[in-house]
Amino acid sequence: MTTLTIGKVAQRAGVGIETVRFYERRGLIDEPPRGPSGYRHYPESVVLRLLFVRRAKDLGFTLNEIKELLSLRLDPQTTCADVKQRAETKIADIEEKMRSLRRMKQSLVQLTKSCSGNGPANDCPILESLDSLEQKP
Amino acid sequence: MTTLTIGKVAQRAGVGIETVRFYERRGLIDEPPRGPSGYRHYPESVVLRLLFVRRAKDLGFTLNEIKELLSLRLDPQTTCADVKQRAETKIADIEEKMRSLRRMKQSLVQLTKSCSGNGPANDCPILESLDSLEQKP
DNA sequence: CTACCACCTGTACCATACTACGGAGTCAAG
DNA sequence: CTTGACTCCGTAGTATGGTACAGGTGGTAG
Repeated sequence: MTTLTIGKVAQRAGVGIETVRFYERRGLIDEPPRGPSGYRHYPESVVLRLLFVRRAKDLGFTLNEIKELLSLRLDPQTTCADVKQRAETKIADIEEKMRSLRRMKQSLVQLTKSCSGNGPANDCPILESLDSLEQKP
Repeated sequence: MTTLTIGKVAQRAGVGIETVRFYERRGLIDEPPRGPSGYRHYPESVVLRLLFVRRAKDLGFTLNEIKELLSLRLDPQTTCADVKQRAETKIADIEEKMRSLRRMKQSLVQLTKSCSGNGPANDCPILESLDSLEQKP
């Protein structure tokens, strides 16, 4: 069975070497066996694991959440519904963030509409609004 | 002219004392004059400044951006259009974040649809997809 | 006059996700 | 056998926006 050095693993997974070690410390990948020199010898499967992490990260999961996701897989007690629950919670998180951004944007759009773009900055209605806004947008 | 201690300022602006000092270090508020004891003596206006910072933060500006916004006001060269430009850039940032979140959400929704919620976690289509997704959502 | 609270400085710490660096040991090619 | 690339470990730094001490002084109410 072939094993990979940390450099090969990092290259194949498209991450940095330091990142691989960092993920090991964070418990996202298993500590691999070492050769007599202390070099890490990885099975091929660690590349898949790293790709899993990258994809989950792209979906907005934090490293801690990804760790949980990975441990769900190992626990025979865990059901598919548990996993689905995580995904749904994450969807709700994302929706909340989007609502927040939408509110910010609406306020900013209002402010830019109020500003003709002429005149000196100290008369700018945008800055004036920031001085006197009462309620949260 | 009345002055305020840091505690009063923090209380009126609805932030922590440490936050006021932190903003001073970050250059968001001026270093106030000190009494013989070394106590900070703030003018009332600093409360307005802190409220400005809070509102701008609510609109999604970072502390560095807020610092720039504040300095724009002081520079007589700056025009209203410069301020408007900042706001528009921030709107574009927000829109980009929203697009990113929308993509994440769509992928997650797809995944949850593929999962019936029955069965053990190691057969979960969500986890399987994370193992084998090829393209970014 | 003595509590007791507010304030001072500086430093360290929280979470998040890495990235960089120094100094030493290892492996493979030429 | 030497050279250069690779790896090891531990620590520290990046950015973001604060929060939490410790240890010491100031101000004021009773």
